[in-house]
Amino acid sequence: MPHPRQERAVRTRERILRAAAEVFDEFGFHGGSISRIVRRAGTTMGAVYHHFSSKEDLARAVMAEQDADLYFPPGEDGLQRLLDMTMEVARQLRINVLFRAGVRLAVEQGDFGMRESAPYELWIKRFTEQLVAAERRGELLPGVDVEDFARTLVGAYNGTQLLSEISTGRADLIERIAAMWRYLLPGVASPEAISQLQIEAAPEGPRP
Amino acid sequence: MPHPRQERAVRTRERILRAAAEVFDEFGFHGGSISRIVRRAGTTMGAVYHHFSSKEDLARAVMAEQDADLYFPPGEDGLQRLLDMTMEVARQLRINVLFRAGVRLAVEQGDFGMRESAPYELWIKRFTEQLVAAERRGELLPGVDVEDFARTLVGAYNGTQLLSEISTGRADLIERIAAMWRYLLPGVASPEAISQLQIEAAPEGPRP
Amino acid sequence: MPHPRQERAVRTRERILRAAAEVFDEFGFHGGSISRIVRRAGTTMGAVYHHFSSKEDLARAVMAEQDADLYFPPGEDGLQRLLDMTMEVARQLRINVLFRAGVRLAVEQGDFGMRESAPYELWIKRFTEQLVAAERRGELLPGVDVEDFARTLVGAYNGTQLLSEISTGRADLIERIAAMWRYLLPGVASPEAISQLQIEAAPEGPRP
Amino acid sequence: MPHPRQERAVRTRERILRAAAEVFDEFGFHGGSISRIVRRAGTTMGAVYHHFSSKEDLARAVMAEQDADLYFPPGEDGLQRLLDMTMEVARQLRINVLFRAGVRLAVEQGDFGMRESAPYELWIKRFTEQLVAAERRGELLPGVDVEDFARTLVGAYNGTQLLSEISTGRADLIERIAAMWRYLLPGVASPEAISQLQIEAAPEGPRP
DNA sequence: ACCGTCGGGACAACCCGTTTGT
DNA sequence: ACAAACGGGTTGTCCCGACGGT
Repeated sequence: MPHPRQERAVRTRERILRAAAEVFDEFGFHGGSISRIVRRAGTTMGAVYHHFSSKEDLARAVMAEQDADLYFPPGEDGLQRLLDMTMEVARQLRINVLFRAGVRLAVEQGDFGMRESAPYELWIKRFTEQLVAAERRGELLPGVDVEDFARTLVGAYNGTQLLSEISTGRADLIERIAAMWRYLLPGVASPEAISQLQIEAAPEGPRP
Repeated sequence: MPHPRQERAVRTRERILRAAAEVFDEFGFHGGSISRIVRRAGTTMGAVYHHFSSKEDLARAVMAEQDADLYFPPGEDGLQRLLDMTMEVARQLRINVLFRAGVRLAVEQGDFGMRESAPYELWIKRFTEQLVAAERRGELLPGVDVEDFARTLVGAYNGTQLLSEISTGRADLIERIAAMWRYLLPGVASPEAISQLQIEAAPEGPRP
Repeated sequence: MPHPRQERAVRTRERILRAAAEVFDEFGFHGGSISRIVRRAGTTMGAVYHHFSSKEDLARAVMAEQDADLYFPPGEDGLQRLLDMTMEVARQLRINVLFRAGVRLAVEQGDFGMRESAPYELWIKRFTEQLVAAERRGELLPGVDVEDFARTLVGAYNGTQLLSEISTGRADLIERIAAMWRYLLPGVASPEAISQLQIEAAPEGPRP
Repeated sequence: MPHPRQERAVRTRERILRAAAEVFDEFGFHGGSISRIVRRAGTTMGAVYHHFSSKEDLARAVMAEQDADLYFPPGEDGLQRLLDMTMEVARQLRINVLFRAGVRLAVEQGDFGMRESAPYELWIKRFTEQLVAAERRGELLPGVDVEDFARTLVGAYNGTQLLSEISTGRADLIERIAAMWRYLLPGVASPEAISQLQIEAAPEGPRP
């Protein structure tokens, strides 16, 4: 699909993308229909199929956008930053539709084209980076396989978020993630490191 | 729904239920169609609508069946049994379509009628029971809120299973659940209890 | 597609078939839409797709019906009967929509599924039969390859009919076929045979 | 349509025309889409709609071009030249896409705007010219209505070509046209004339 | 003048979940 | 418990006009 050149096109494309995110977030890939997206975006099918070649392609675009939309406040790499990142993600899940839709589509990806775990691997990599730094700083228990734990963390995180969504509409998400960390930390972090960590929502830093 | 009396009716109902499970497991609620289920079951739409009043109802029946289909080998309540239960569930997830479909439908339940977290609460209750027993036996660390942990466990478990499904088609599921436990146990169990636990797939006991 | 059992179904199926014939005759395969057919048949899309699995399938059914719908008055095989047959076909082309549609679809068959010349081969075979009889009766010139001529005849006939359709809406069809025969006969038939042949529309015999 | 002035425009127009011919030849008027033409021509819809006001207009342009593209080697008017012309047309049908598309569109013209038989009348006129010359030279049987025969010839020719296309992809076209002539000639030409005619593909003369 | 991007709106074929008569 | 039909929905493509740069 052609990258939009004119600025009106850019706006249209984004209106569609946002509407698609809303619909996919609410109804899932199969549950949401393009006609509904069109209605919500206030455009026409012609516009949608000009910018995206198929429903699948549209879903993929939402997933891609989600990641670009993410911003983590700077800080020193290590366990604390890992915690802050997960908390920031939790916050985003509650306020950022695009992000939420991206996550849901990632879960449902088997329903449409790709069955690749790329989005998950990306998160595993991100978490691993912080864990490697933490290891260098002596925050981890000896013998912890950082990548193995990162993978466990991604799974547990996603499941926690899903359950929170179903049972409370994500109202208790922050709290549930914090609980998850409390049970998880003793298995990976040294007692001294734990005693210095702060498990709470990151303050809303300024965004660029 | 009329409780089937005739023997043939029972068989028909079960053929439909099994076909529905297969289809829902593979395509989800919205992705799978009744006509596809009918084709796979080798019956007709009439038969389906005789036994179930709607697609939603059929999905609900699959979810209900799943639970009835579950059997845990007897044993003394406590941490070890909790572990064994999770391992048994992992095994069932790999071999039991009905169970698998039930889990998927539980995740997608927002897509259709109910948004109730009943299935999850049931698991939370089951896990809590074992944790209460564990507490009585002194296997837990002091100050652990058993229900809170049970809820975390359900979330983490479900997420782990989902990730395993996406990345390896559940080939590494047992292994991932074991890893999850290794990181989780130090946060809840006393060191002595941990040293006596066995984290491995439960032996296939005889079924009643 | 299931062969209809109930008699209402038979009627519905035939209403659809007739409407399809009318539409295909008028607009061709690609030009005619199923919704138009549905409108004309006074049913719904559901009914159409119950009886026929696709637009292509529907077209095929029309082509098949066309042939079943054809009836040739009995008579002694030979040249005269061959002429009568072509005249009867010309008459049918003017009054029988199903037949007309079948012919048009045969011409356009490349547009959809099959590119097989089966319908044409059937006519070649029919004509060859009469020519073989004619040969036995000494009506043909020596050295005439009956199948070769039958093939030429099918082509010439079809082209004549097409031109008549375009230029006069088939008003002069009978006349044009007669003209064609006048130019063609000296190339295949013996002068004596020709002198006894009657080139004119066959009388409308009773139909069974 | 504006007659193109700039040299680049001429090339664009011709690329479109050729692509349109290819698509119409393969899929017919309704079966072929402008987007497919655009894709094949390597331009955009804007270009198409700059040069042609509608799909219909584009089809008309293809039909017009076809005729301009035709060239008959010079020779003395009469029966032999008529035969040579038909053979040349057969050759063109096999190698010239534009011509092929023109013929197909002429057959399908009812599908779009005009239902005029202009293209056919043109051929009837051309053939009539040669037949008039043949008559003057005493090549015809007495009492032959030249225009009537020309009309029959156009029909038979077109039908033969269609059948050849369907059954062999026009591989046997030359041969089938030759066969047609063998059956047709005794009905119009004097035996002496026939004995001097050569029914075969015209040699590829140099083109201007 | 030429042609590319963008969008509109209608409609295509097909399938859905469901109800009705048998 | 089936075969038949209903309506309304699906994604996707069609032809075309309008605007914008070159």
